[in-house]
Amino acid sequence: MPDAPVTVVVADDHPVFRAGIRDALEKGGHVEVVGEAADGAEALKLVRRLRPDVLLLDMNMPEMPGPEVAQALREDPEAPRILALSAYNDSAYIHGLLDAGAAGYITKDQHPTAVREAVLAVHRGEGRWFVPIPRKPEMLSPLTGREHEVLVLMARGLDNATIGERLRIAENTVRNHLAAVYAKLDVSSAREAVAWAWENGLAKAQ
Amino acid sequence: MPDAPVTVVVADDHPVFRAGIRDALEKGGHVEVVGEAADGAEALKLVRRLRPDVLLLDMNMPEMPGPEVAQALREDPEAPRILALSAYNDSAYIHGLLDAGAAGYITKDQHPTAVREAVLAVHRGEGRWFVPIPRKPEMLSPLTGREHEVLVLMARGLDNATIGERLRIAENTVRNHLAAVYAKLDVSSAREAVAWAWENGLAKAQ
DNA sequence: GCCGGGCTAGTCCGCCCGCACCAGGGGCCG
DNA sequence: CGGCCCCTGGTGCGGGCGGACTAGCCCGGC
Repeated sequence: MPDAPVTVVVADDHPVFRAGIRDALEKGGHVEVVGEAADGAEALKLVRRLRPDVLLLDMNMPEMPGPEVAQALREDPEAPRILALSAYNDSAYIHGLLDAGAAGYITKDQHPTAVREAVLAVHRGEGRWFVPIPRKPEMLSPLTGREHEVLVLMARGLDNATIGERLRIAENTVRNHLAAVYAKLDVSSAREAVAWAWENGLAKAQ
Repeated sequence: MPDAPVTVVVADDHPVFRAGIRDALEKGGHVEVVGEAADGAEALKLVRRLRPDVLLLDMNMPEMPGPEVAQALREDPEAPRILALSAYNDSAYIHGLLDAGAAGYITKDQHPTAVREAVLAVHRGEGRWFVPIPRKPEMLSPLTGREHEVLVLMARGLDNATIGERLRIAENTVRNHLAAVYAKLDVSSAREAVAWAWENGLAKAQ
C-alpha cells in the first residue's frame, strides 16, 4: 500500500483516553489522528472542517451525546464512517446507534490493537463491526428504537419537553412513547422507569 | 533529586485509558507505572505484591468498584496512598471516598499533566482533591440520614405515599425531605434525583 | 392490494408532586 | 439558657405527568 493514511477524528471527553487512543491508532502506521474533540458539538465542527475518513465517537459525552452526533451527520453525504465507542456493552443501545448511522460499535474495554483494527475495518467499509456482544437471549429490550431513545434521555433526568426538543418531536409524542415504554416494562411512573433503565444498563455512569 | 521514581499501580477497566495514563505519568520522569489492573480484585492483589507508592484507582470497575478497594486497604499499614479517579464530579461521592481512605480525588476529564501532578502531590502527602468541587463548598455536607433513606427508596421507583408507609412518616414529611434533597443535589425533578442516586451508587444493582 | 406496526400529533381528565411557607418537639453545644 | 439543626406534620397552589383515547402517515410483509 502506497497509502495515504486513514484520517481519524477522536471524540471523547477524557483527555487521557484520547491520548491513549491516538497512541494506539498511530503506533501501527496507516492511521493518522487529525483531530480531537471533547464533546459532541466540537466533534461536529471538527468533522465538517477536517473531513476525516473515520469518526471515533464516544457515546457518553456532556452537552451532546454520541447518538445525537451520529444523527446530525446522518444526511451529510460527506460524513465520515462512524465507529461508536462506549464504556458499556448494551445490546439495546447498539440498535439505536446503528439506526442513527454508526458503521460499527466497540467497547472501551477492548485492547488498543482491537480498537485500531476496528477503525481500519470500518474504513474499509466492512460495516457493522461488532465487539463480541454478550447477547443474553434476544428478549433484553422489547422496546422499539424510539422508545429506547426516549427512555435513555429520561433516565438522565430530562423532562418530557426537553426530551422532545432533543429528539425534535412534540412533547405529546414523547408522552406516547413513554406510555408504550411503561406498558412494556410494566411500570407506572417515571421513577420506576428510570430505575429500570439503570438496573438494565440503558443508562450507565461514565 | 537523585530520585527513586514514584511507583504507581493503575487500576482501570479500560486498556486504552490505562495506556494513556501510563504515558502521561511516565513522560515527565520521576514516575514509574509498575503495574496495571483491570478490576478491583486484581488491583488489590497487585498492590499487595508490588507495594507501590500510589494507587491510581478508578471508581467504576466491574466486579469490585473502587470504594470497596479503598475500604479493603484501609487497615493495611503498608497500603499505598490512593488517588481516586472518576468520570464524574460529585461532592457526596467524594466524601465517601475520602472517608474510605482515599488521599485524593480527580476526574477523568482533567488534562494528563494534571493527573500526573495529582499523583505527585498525593505522594508528597499533599492534598485531598484536585478538581474544582462542584457547587458551593459548604454543599460538601451530604444528605442527612433521613434524606438519604428517602432518596434511596425513591431511586427504587417508589412514590411518595409508599415511601411514607415504608418509613412510617406522613407523605408530607417525605415531600419535605425530598425538597431538601433536591436543594442539596441541585436538581428539580424526581427523574434527576433518581439518576443521581444511581450514578452515585446510592441505589445498587448491576 | 391489504394489513400490521412504528412514528407522529393532538385532546381531555385527574392526580401526583414540586414549591413555598409555617410550626412544634427533641437533641446538641457554646 | 438560647441557638441551631434535624425530624416531623400541615396547607394551598400550580404545573408536570400518566391514562385513555383518536388519527394520519409511512413502511414492510402476507
